[in-house]
Amino acid sequence: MSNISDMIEAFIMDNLGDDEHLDISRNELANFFNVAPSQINYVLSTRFNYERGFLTESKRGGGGYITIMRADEDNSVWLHGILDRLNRDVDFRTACYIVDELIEKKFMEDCQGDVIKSAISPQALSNPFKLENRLRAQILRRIIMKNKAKKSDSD
Amino acid sequence: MSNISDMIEAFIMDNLGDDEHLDISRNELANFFNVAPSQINYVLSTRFNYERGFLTESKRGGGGYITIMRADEDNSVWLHGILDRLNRDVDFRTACYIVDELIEKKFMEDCQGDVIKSAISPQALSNPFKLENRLRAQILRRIIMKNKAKKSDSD
DNA sequence: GTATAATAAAGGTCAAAGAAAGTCAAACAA
DNA sequence: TTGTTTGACTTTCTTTGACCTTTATTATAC
Repeated sequence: MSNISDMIEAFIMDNLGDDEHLDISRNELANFFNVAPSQINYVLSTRFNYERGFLTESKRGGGGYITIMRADEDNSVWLHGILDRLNRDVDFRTACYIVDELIEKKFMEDCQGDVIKSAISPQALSNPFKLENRLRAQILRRIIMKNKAKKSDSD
Repeated sequence: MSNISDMIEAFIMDNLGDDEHLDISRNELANFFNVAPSQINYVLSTRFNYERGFLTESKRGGGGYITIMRADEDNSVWLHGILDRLNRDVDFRTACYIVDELIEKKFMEDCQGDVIKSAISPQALSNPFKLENRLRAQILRRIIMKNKAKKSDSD
């Protein structure tokens, strides 16, 4: 426990308690621990990332904030496998299989699968920098993490 | 947390209630919240704009006023307006307003809106080429067109 | 009395300043 | 070498203020 990042992590965990999410002010927290504000980002990205079961959201400007959310506790092997695949690029066909699997396993509704397929279609993701497969993986991963967080919310 | 613009927004929403429109005096309101009058304009343009389903009208000079109205337009015109908006880049906040409006107007389900918001979040669309707003608009467009096609299919 | 000019009372616009959070790379420590 | 810490610079959203335009009322001229 000698480094400050660990202390900040502990502090956040403590304040989170059993809650699903926690709002913090980056500057206040940095001030409290007497560190550069960007260190808070460092802690968030190394400790409160999706691999560790967390998601974050934020707003800049006056009245800005950072929200830290729990994404998951029950890490089913199956879902873990899918998320793992989504760390790499994914083409449209493979992505559709994944979506179908998510529906079949009751992870999401039919109607949700439809909009997702639209969202990750080659047409939706066309861009001049050959980023299509990368973006598709990112989008799917985000959708899954969010959906997971919401599911455990209503449990 | 909590900035004044959000408080003013809440105040206006509160006073609007279920009504179709509300008349306010810019100066009075600014005075009440102890802010520059132009901040009222800021709140109106960021919170009570077309994407959020509002229209405003005003008159200057003695006895001037601002009217805030709920915009209930004919569906085709309305959807056309949204698609038009999606020909340009769209930031996340605006996109969320659009999705909320699509849900409110029964164009799609709640649960669909959730996955869409995940799909178009800054996190999902982060990329090294500053394409975020462009991609977001593309994705939303695609989803709407598809959904529309499906709806008119079953009519 | 009517026409016109001046004044006051609104609201509008825009840009600068301020207040957050984000990024990235260099320095540092284990 | 890997993980931490810091700081300079960037982006986004909010707040403020100076200046502009429109409308209503009041004063003045004829």
